[in-house]
Amino acid sequence: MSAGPADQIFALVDVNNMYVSCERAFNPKLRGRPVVVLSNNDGCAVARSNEVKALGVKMGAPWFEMKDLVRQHGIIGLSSNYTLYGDMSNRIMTILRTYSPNVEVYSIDESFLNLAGMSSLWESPSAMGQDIRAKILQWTTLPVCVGIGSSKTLAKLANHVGKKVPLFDGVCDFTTMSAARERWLLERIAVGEVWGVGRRIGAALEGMGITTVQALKDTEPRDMRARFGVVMERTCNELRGLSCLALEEIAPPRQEIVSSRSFGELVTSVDELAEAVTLYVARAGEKLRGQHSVCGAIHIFIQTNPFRRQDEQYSNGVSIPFAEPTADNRELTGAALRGLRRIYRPGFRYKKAGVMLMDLSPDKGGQGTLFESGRPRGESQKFMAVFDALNKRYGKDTLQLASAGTSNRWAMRAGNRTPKYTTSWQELPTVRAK
DNA sequence: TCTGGGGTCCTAGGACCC
DNA sequence: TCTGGGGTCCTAGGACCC
Repeated sequence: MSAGPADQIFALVDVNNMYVSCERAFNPKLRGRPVVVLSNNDGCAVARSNEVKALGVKMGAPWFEMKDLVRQHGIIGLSSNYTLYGDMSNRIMTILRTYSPNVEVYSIDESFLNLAGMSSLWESPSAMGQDIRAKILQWTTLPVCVGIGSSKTLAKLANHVGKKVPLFDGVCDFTTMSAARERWLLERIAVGEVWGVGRRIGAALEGMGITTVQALKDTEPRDMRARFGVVMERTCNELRGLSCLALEEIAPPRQEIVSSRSFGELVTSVDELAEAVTLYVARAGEKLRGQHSVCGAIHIFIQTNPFRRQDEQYSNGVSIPFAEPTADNRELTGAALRGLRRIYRPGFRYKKAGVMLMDLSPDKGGQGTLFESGRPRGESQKFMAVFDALNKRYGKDTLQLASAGTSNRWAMRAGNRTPKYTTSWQELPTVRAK
């Protein structure tokens, strides 16, 4: 068989109880003790040690509801320290890059590796997995599990098995496993464990009698598409070992940037809300400029505490477009505060506020996508002026003039990226200014 | 000038992920 | 008394354009 999707090998490396493990790395006294890491304002659990999971504490459980368990079992609650977790995450990603040049950092505690072509370096994929585990433990003290499969979905599933079944010692490889053994395992995993099957779809599948991963794998992907859509069809194909999701090594720039927080104490005045909103805009704006984008609109929202049934509830949001896309903090803040004044109502006790930067596009610094588009007639002069300026800046090799679709719209791009809404590009052989 | 079909672009809502 | 903060993709429908 020729090299193709069917011959892919992916590994998923994932840190066990990431935030708790990071805290334990710097405070060994926490080892073996029941530990939870808490969200902002110490509101609810965002990470749990195995000891806490064994007590039945769910992800997202409010800290105050654990009071009894805290007393009985001495659960230790820690405020989260995202700077620390980010730093530890970077160390792990650096180690992983010594195993494969093709790494996708999927989240703060998970990475996919493409192992295609690496097999000659190792006795087996599992041997490599065990080496990864040992090295990360030795260099960072963080425990990880490794799942290996011929699609990302199978690698995720293998990771789950490696974590749950002690026999595997933290590393599970579906690619070298006998079909019978794989089937035996998949028949014993609930369908909801599959990547892409959440609460709603999981319930719908169970209603159809599809309760295990194996049962989902045995369905006809086409039928699943008819019932649930193309995402589900892809998931089924991935379960069958047909890789549909490519490794994404380069993180694309964000399409929206959110900054929001719950308040520790309820807020009533517009001034306090304005102070919070100003801070959120500054944070979001930093991210925006960090990815060299500008935003075309900003959204502001505020809400009361829905858990306080005795309070009258109010929530509202408003989106404010900019005449010209911007990343300027003064403009962003000005618009946000104007929006806040429009939605603020006195007399409510507010719990949360946030801003969202939307309609993001690259600034002239160039993420390598659509810069400018228009029609050949009428707008060509403006168009050519922009083209000339960008051409001077980036050079002919990276900047192309193209026509999109059949509507004779013209667009420019730098690099290889295709604008969001353009389905077909035909590159024009020559560029003539009028 | 006429018309239909192909295409773009936007929005809201729903589902999922960590 | 106390309940997180981010993100993504897909779909359907409609306005508008040539």
